[in-house]
Amino acid sequence: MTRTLVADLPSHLDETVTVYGWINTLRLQRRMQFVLVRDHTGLIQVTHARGGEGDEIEAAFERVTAESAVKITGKVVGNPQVKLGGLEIVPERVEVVSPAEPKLPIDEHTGLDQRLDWRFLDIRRPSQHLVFAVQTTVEQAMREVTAEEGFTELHTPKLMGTASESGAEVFKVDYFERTAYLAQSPQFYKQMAIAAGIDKVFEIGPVFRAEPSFTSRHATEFTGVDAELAWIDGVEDVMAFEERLLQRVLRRVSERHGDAVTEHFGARVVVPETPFPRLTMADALTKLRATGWDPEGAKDDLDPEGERRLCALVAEETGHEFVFVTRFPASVRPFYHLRPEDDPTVTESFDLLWKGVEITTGAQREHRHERLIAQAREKGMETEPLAGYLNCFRFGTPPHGGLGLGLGRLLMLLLGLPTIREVTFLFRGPHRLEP
RNA sequence: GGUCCCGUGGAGCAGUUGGUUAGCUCGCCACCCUGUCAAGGUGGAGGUCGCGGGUUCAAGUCCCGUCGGGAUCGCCA
Repeated sequence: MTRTLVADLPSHLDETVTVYGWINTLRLQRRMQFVLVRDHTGLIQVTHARGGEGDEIEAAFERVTAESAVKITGKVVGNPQVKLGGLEIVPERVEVVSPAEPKLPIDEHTGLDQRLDWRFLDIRRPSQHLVFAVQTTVEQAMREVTAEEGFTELHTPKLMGTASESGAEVFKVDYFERTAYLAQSPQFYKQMAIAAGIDKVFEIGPVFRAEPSFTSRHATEFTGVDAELAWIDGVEDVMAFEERLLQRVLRRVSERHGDAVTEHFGARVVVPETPFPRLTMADALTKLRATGWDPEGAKDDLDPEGERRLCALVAEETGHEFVFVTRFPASVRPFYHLRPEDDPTVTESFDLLWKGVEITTGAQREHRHERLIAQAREKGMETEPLAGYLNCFRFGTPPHGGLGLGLGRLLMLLLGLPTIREVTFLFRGPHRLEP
């Protein structure tokens, strides 16, 4: 028995096919039974004239419930009366593969918290399914670009022997007779790949943050997109790579899903021009303060309101939704960010903001062993736990830089959704570990 | 972790200032129904008002605690 997708039915007019899917809607009338069946590619009406006693199809449709899994064999018939594509299937055989219980726990009005409890049902809905189709295209486009540009895709360890770089909270795991930690980023390992002579490295993988952050843009487990490039001339090379990456991603999403994204989410997929605008942190702060923004105390960093305002300003002035903020002060950046000779109080670093949200952090890295140690000590860090990382820099490490981008944030902003939970298959937060 | 908001049939919401049998829409069940297509019509079932305690003659409503959800800040991809 060969399966035919609903989207392919127009090519099978007057043929007998078998569709596999779920019962979407039942309209059982005295003489006719109308049944809508949905697969992941669309919806089709199945129309059966009742045959009375002994009619097994009639009986099957009387018993079946919404969301039951079915296989239906029948003839594809053109019928202008049918508002759904002018096609219907006249059934010859109906098999209820797996019935659904009559009372569904969610419907189209259900709130997000309960939808997440029943996420496998929630994602059957076309709009939810679209999220992961878009995500697939995003990752495919990233792999196009990285493949073209000579990257090697690695999968770095997620079990670590020490807590990693930034001191952000880590999850501890029992590891035989010792304690391991779930990786907060692949930062150290991708730099080890650079030291290994892998010229450009790239990973899409999970990271874990034991942060009690109850916001719409945080999760305790999320997917990071990380890249590291060797032999760069400066941090500009990293930003330029990210521009190429994101331009391609948005182009591919626009081509394959632009209309559907607008239909389901009301969002427009805009392919950006490059280069994206750049502002140093100092310039960004000056611009923001001119608008009246001034969070409590003198800050060297942007708060979320500052990020939103800066994006709005830049969009107004340049038409760009993206903006790089560069040269963050050393005080707010990790010890391994390179400090320029001309001004060692700042770093050769950047954040990329999109639609008011930080989606990427990146930098050129300090590649000289002595300076790394000095910068770590200056920040009050013990170097002994970092030995495995620092050893990479003792044997001719080239200049390099990289970035970390949050896939969930990208998707959330791309689709215009209010929370990262909407774009995560199975969300993990401080209070959610199920399903 | 801070601040604020919310929790009422399966879902989404009403339920001024405490007071009759807690209401509506959708869903569910039953019956009806000339091709329905957000189908329609008639009838029915279903709610410890998150949980615990308090005030009061009387609490869904007021007070305290607690659990859960959301917004936002802290934090950050």
